[in-house]
Amino acid sequence: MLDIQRLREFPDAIKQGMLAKGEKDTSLVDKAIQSDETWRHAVAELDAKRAEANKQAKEIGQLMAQGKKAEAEVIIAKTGEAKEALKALEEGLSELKETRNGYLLRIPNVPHESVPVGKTPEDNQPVHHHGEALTESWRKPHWEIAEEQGWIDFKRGVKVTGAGFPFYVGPIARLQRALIQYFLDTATDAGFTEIQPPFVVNEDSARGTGQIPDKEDMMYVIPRDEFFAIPTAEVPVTNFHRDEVLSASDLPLKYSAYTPCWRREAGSYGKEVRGLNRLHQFDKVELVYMVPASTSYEALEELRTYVESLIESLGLSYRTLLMCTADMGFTQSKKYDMEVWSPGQQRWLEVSSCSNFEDFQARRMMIRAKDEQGSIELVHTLNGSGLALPRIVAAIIEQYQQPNGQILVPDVLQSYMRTDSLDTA
RNA sequence: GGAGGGAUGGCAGAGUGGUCGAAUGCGGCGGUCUUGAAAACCGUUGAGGCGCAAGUCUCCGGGGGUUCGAAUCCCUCUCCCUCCGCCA
Repeated sequence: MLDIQRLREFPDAIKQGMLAKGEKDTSLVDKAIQSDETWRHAVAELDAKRAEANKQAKEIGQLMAQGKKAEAEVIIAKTGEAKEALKALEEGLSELKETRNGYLLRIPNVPHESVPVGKTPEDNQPVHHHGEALTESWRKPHWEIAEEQGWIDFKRGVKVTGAGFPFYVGPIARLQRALIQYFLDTATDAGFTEIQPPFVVNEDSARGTGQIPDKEDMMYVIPRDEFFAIPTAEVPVTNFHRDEVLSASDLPLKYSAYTPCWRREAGSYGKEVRGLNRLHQFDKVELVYMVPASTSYEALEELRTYVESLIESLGLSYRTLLMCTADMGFTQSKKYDMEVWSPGQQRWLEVSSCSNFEDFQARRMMIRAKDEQGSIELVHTLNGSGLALPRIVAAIIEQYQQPNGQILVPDVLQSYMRTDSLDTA
């Protein structure tokens, strides 16, 4: 949610940002400003009426205390109509506020000035390349290898749960565990505090990070207990500090968390979802920052650099893209995507997305920080994957496969895997 | 799942219909004293909305109700504690 003050002061800049993100209807801005104006007038009116009613009630109280009951009765007799007027005003007010917030919640975050304006994924800017995009024709896609070896069982996954819920068996199960451990250990060394969050959240939390009302179709719902299966650890971890006033001296807060992630991925099909490309359940280590507003873009670069060095440490070829306005989500003001090379598919696979949300999430969740002077300010939140497992596994299988069919284990994982080759794991 | 008890400011803890946004203690901040610190003493100390301001409104777990007036009474939900049941 954006600051209404900002809408009032710079409506055109907000509209421009919306258009750049590909939204067509900028009238939301005017509607929000108008409904806010109406709401504010109503607040003033109601407050004045309430002040009057409070004054009368106080008078009555004083008279009663002095035993002047008859005089009190005279005033009480006059309060009836004011009471009804108050009730009507109150009802009107809550309606007005809902309308106002309804508009406000549907206005996306505004892209940062450093974000390239664009319309399609081709407009994303490559900002970093590492390693060679292997093209040898003998390299097979990961699903062929994994199925041949019995390492990933998609069929039984379908039987037991459904498409997109594979079983990992033997070496790949172990590889995933090794990756999780490696990612968490590395994050700890880099100063992140590891937390294990709940894997389901309530409605308030889903609303806090913006899954509701914008993206509710992405989540699995547990209706009987009104829980949502988390689509990313971002949801519980960012909500960790919802409705809190933090101490500014504790910032920046840096958290790492491993969780499974559940996504319905309604509407996905074809080669996009082949193998490990897109699953309904996958594992991820997520990194979350809460920082003072003045330092969030430095923090974004720090996060980006960290994730890049993490991918590099696995010896994988990848690239970093600065996402253009159209390819950013609703809540981000700036976003980098990291994509590893899949030689078996000859395409790039997104494995991390590092974003600055500025105060967009923090305002909705009321996460603030108080400095030594006592002034309170919304924090800026950022997050990034460090990293998402399935596509990393796919890239390892495909990039580390040898002409003889053997799959080597990246150096940094060998101690966790207790071997240097998947075949012998 | 069943029975009972509870939820008040950063923390502890009073307050059971009327000058209560809320005693008191601790903590925090400022000061006096001190070479400095501690102790002692004095003062100060919640959040949010509207408003240029004066000011005003809202908030005592959440929501709803009774009343001229609610922290206080009623309903409901959530959470916590004790006991029983179940259980990795």
